[in-house]
Amino acid sequence: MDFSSLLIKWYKENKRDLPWRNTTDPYKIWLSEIILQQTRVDQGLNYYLKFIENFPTIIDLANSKEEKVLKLWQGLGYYSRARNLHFTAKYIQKNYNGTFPVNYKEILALKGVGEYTAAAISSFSFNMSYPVVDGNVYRVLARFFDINTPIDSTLGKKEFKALAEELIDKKNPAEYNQAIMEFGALQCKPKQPNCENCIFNSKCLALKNDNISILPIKEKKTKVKNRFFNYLVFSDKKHTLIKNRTEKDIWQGLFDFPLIETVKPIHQFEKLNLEQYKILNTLTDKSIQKSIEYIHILSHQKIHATFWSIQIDDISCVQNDELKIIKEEIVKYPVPKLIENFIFKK
DNA sequence: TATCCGTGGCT
DNA sequence: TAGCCAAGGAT
Repeated sequence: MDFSSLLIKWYKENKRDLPWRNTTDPYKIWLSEIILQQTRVDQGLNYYLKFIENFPTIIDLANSKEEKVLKLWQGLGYYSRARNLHFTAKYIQKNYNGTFPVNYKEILALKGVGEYTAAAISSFSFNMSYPVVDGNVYRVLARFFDINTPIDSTLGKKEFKALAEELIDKKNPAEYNQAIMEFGALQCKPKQPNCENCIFNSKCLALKNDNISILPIKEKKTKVKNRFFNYLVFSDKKHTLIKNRTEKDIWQGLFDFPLIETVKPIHQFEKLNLEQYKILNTLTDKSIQKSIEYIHILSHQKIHATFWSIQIDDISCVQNDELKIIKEEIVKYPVPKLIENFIFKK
């Protein structure tokens, strides 16, 4: 048997039962693919179920408020996925009368949908022959063919895409695409792949040449930048102040507290530059409490966050463009994991 | 083209 | 344990 036949045979015997595999509804396929971008099945599964429950159809999603979509997305990360998801639902409602486009080029043109996701939707929903090339596919092909071209180089992307187009089973593209990704996720894993018991262990060139552990090759390493966040958690008896993050920065569209970012850690409250909160200095009855330092790791940033809790009589006197809310109602707003951790003292 | 954009699990 | 990496896409 050839590569794709063996793969599909393996898939039939080993595949997981996942909810988006029991449908060809392009809305559900699209939703699952957006959720699963750079995200493990275990992490995304419950979000998928929540979304389907809250938004059974693309029209339900289109008619929702973005804030509700972000709230349901809270904790999943890469929040532009949620914003683009909502935007695209509205776009399809308006331009396609709520019916998902069936043409590859039109699918690819949707916001938040790149080559991988367009191929996934086209094949899984419409059984069109477009090969998916995701992290799993790069790994499986790099190892089976012992290819050391960096997968994050222009040449590498071109090579692997061409190879994927040769290998896809044109009679059965949907199942082939599922199979190669599932094989990468369960069998040909990044660390400790199960080569001892593998359908390809007599044909895999990287195994033969002892290159399994170094493939696939990536050339770019992301460098992590340190940032120091000083959150001002104002509160009176009932209220606190929160802010919507509208800047081009992390967590766009989510809410957090008034923030003073510094280039190094601040240890004393007096050292903070409280320009827009000058009135604080005139208040005699304020109490200030400093939190521990929260370390929050993102893919490309290391956030050092200190929360300064400032208790005053009437919160309105320090309010500028912040949103004044009942303390307990902060749980209704979409917030980053860091803020959630602080609220629940994790 | 290189960089930005989250979170959590794994070794 | 510090780094790697996961069903990527936008700019």
